[in-house]
Amino acid sequence: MSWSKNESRGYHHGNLREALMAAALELIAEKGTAGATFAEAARRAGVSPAAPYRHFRDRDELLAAVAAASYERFADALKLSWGEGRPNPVEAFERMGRAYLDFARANPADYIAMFESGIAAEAHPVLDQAGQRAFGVLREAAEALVATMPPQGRPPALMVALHTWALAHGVASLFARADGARKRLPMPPEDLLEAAFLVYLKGLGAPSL
Amino acid sequence: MSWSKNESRGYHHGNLREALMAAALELIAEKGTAGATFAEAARRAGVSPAAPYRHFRDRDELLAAVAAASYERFADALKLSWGEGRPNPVEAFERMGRAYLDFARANPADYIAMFESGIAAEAHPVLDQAGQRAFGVLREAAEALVATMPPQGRPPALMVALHTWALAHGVASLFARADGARKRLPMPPEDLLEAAFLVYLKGLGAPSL
DNA sequence: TGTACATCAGTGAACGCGCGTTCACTGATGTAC
DNA sequence: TGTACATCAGTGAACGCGCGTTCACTGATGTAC
Repeated sequence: MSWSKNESRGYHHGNLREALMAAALELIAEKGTAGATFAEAARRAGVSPAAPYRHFRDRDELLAAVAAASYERFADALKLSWGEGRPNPVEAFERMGRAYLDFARANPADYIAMFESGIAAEAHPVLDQAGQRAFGVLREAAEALVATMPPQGRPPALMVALHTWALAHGVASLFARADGARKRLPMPPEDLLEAAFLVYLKGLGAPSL
Repeated sequence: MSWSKNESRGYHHGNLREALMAAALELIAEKGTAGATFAEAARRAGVSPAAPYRHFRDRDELLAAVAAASYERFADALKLSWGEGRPNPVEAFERMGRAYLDFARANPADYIAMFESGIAAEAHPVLDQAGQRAFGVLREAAEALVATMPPQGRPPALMVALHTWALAHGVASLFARADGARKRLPMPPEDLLEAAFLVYLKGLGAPSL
């Protein structure tokens, strides 16, 4: 054991802020938002209970930082899946929908941190910005999508983005969550979302594939 | 004060189970799920901290009972708004969507109890049943709705019900929640949901109004 | 190159608090006769 | 109609626990000269 890196950290941790955020995320995954306590995060980072106060004013600030980081990763995942709208916006948009659910399932703690930690974005500018960046990806995609439609009767991109978000979040949070509160479903949630999205697109008058 | 009803309760409370559930719901509204503690609920019911154990095995069982009661009220509200599909299923279905959001906004504690308390329905049959009853209302409405469509290419009612639920839940939980985590929106959430629903219906090939 | 000093990240012990849970108990209620 | 008794809802005191927060402190790091 003595040759492991963690073992021989000196008086200074060197990376405590990140270590605390990682520990908090783990705790959310294991026990939910309420389980992410300051004391336990310190313990997991191998540090005294007073140490976190050097980096975060209080527990809320830690959770806000965690949620902001989750939004950054989420935005990255969405952006990657959008792939600049190739080969065409409709296909890319659907791919992004699946990526949304993949993210929620593969990273339940991130999803909970973003949407169920109960932290008000107004009080934490970093969180607010990160959230807006993630929504921005969705919104840009919606803009590219509506741009493929005939100019007359073209729906507002903002509306399309909000509708899509609500739909994806609804499916993710009802049917794709990792914890016990997930509702059972006679099909994969990805299929449910894709079908809904296809119906919605048809309703918008989008060109079908 | 001495003539008030609560004042002169004797040794037996007479209604403790209900009083504890009401207190827990209040606490959820004030402080979220984590704030609904056994001890505080007992205190608000004016009873010693050991008394709740006569009625609930533990905190989870209390929360499950609360959530089940919330589902019952929710199902009632949906059923009432559906109004047996009058004057026609499309209109009635939209009315139900608005009722869904109204409920989420007017009774945030109920909504949180149902969808964010993290209690597994599998472990609590009463909760499971109540949840299914609420979904049943939605499903029956979806059946009446698809029955108005031409038989060829009629969509499965279950799918329509699930899509609608996901959409309504997504809007409610992102934009219509009462706490600080609500996302800002440039329009009333009811309008957003109604627009989405109209687009979706059109995509299904439903007869427009 | 070396030394003195400022800065600051982390220590460890202590505190008050509220929670969940247990226990032997007691007072009220209902029922058998 | 009254009495004896069983049942059971609620008591109150106690326990161990983990949390958040504070405090004076100490060890490591960087920088000025």
